[in-house]
Amino acid sequence: MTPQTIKVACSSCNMRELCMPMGLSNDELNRIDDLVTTRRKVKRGDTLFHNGERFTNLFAIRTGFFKTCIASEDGRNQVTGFQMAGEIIGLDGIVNDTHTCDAVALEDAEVCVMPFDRIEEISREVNSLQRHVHKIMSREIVREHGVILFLGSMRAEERLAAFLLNLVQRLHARGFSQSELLLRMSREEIGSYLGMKIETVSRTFSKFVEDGIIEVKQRNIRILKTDALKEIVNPKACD
Amino acid sequence: MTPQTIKVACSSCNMRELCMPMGLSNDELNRIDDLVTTRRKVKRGDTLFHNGERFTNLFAIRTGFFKTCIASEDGRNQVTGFQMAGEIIGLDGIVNDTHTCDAVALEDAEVCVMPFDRIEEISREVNSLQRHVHKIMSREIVREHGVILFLGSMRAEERLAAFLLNLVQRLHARGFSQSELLLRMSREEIGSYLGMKIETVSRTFSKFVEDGIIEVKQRNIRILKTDALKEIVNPKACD
DNA sequence: CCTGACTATTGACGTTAATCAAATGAAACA
DNA sequence: TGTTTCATTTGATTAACGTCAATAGTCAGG
Repeated sequence: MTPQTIKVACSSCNMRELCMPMGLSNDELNRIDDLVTTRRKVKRGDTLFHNGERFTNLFAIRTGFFKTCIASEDGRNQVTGFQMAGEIIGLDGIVNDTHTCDAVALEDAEVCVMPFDRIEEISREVNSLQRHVHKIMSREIVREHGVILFLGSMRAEERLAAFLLNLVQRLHARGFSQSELLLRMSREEIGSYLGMKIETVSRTFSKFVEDGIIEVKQRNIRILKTDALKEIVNPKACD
Repeated sequence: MTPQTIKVACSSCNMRELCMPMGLSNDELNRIDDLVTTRRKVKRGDTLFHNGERFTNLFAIRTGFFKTCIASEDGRNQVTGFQMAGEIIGLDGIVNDTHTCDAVALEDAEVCVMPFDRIEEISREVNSLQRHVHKIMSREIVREHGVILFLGSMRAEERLAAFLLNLVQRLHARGFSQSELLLRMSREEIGSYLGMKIETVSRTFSKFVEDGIIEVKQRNIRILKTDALKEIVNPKACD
């Protein structure tokens, strides 16, 4: 067994609790190790998969940060999400065996390549994997409900506040600070995700700074008043 | 075997091609028939499930029309989708064993109740059901991408045009007219779904009527110029 | 047929965010 | 280091949509 094959084992991966089911027997763990065939490095700016490409794999992000975006025929572009370590991307491709969005690395990244037919095979045998796959897909559906909610019913300040809170919460779950974050995406990408123009993003950041809610140094953000952000997102509930 | 149990068999359901996998053997068909335990009638205005309720079942719509909507803590309400016969609802509940949205019947409806643990059990044995379940969830993810796209990047006219085209396309797939449709939802619900106020919905309808693109008689819509609607959604691609 | 409740339309006006334009700041490169 | 390029910020203006208010149409019940 070469170091490389050892390294690819999910059972010894330190991201395991983020992307794999818990409470497996040894036997099940061994089966799960067959899920990941290879790892793949993706350089910043490169795409992991793109719209129209044939779907064969899901990807678990080991390190790095991605955006997914869709383009309509007339050139409109919309960021549909930002994904970080431990999250699974590629789910959109299952329905038609074709990816329907682009996944672009916003920093150098490494992903675990999981052939989907193998996922299906193993999840027939390992119930907790089956359950896990279903939960991952359901979680993505619920996440998108949240995006639909803020795009459909929130104003610019509310959207940006919700965005910052969401990011910092996910980073905190990965052991990072609750108050400081480094944005891996441009203002333009934030704007696309939040359904607002870059100028509005910038102005809204500036307003938060004026109000003493955050500090901004380029893409470094320090959150000074988490409660104020929550209050902006959810005016009544925080009184 | 009573008439009732015969009636509940998927293998003899005329919605089968809409909500079940195709190309099954007899043996597999018999397994699939175990998916649906009961049917349930839902009166117009009643909820099939609501936010916070424990998740145990998915539902296949046999007849009728639903909306799903989420509410944020401060009372904001957002319609996340409209569902019609042959579509599956309840997928949002899988991730936390709790429904995260409300499903409300917009006309008297009947659904097939499918206990999710039974779906998981049978889909371990019937590969095409497993694949089918995955595709259904992936399709919902892709559908929501589309909602995110129009909420994030389209203007009022474009949203409403996209909405009408989508509805009529789905209805046509179910054997209804390509040009006439009866809206089952109020202007307010359309507005919530499209991220615009009821007045804007009404004005946009009126503008389409002025332009001779559609006819509106209350909730009856007749599409006179499908191409004009497509052109509104997708300006460049239709030149 | 009348009434009240609800839904939808229309108009006038205000607010928000987009657009247009310019300036500044940061990073890349000769 | 100076120069180019790209990203971001800021200001002025405009367009789109929301808000408020009034009106009209529809439907259920007496």
